[in-house]
Amino acid sequence: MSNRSGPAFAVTHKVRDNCLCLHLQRAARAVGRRFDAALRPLGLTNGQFSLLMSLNRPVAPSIGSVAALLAMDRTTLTANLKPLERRGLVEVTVDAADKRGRRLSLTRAGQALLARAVPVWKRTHAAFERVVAGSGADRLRNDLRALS
Amino acid sequence: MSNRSGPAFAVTHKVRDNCLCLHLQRAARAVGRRFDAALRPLGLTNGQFSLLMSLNRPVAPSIGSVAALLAMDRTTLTANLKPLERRGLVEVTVDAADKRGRRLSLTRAGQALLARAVPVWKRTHAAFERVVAGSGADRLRNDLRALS
DNA sequence: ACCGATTACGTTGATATCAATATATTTGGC
DNA sequence: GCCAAATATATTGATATCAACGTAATCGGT
Repeated sequence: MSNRSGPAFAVTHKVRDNCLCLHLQRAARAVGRRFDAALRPLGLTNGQFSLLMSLNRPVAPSIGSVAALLAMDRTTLTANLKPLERRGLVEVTVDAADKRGRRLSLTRAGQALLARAVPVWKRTHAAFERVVAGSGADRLRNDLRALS
Repeated sequence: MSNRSGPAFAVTHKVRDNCLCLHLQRAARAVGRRFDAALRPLGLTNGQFSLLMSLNRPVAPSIGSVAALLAMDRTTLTANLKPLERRGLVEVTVDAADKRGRRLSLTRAGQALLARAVPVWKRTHAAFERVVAGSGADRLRNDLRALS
């Protein structure tokens, strides 16, 4: 006799097939890996690309606002900035008007690298758009935004 | 004069609004955090819950097959097993028929903890199902599966 | 039975992620 | 102006993630 104390296998199948969290993590990993591979010649990961892109704006944003934009913990963003700072792609300066705050900006090198990454993004992204074209990429984006 | 060398701001907006990779990472982080918070009383993360759930089956699977199921790097799974092994929730044994392989199985403690986590999952998951109810959770799952 | 190719996995190093905690600064009530 | 509360960020510790590299076992052709 088996003497099991776990949930019934039927419950497990239900969870595995329906869990939105698992489906999200799986897709995020898989898509992230593909972008990582495409961006590797530039020495960027998908997360670094998104972060640099979110800093490409006329007014240098704060850490908290970028963290909220990326739906990421503030302390994660602080950590993610470190390698980009070391490579001279990003600059972190104290906000003159509020010395608690930091202002995040791209260096010229960061801007140049980001510009080189854009065509890579376009090619890679187009492939994924095609994958969900039948169901509607806009609806998918709306769902993902609603979950964030 | 600004002397910028980065992509035009219009390009950045286009990428930020449309990038499926970014949308996926954002949603995966946000939803993962919510599940982590719900499962915290049990000492589990969303990833550990999904991993334990994928091991709840009659025949102990190999590392490679579970990694493929979770769309996760094989070496990541090896790392993720470590804390669960230390806590006595999972057992890793050498496959007798092929000594390269490993067989992953839940201990009784792992089964019991997983059973306690199921109602937590049900409550938390129901909330997210409602978020995407209008657009259709099944279609979302299908899209996410297609991207994996 | 031998040996090269393949398969399954482990290890290392770098980055990513978040909770808990700590520090510095600003704000608001008095 | 003073001080408690709120705000913005940094640090630490644990886990998560993957590429690159390395090792052991199996398989297949001869």
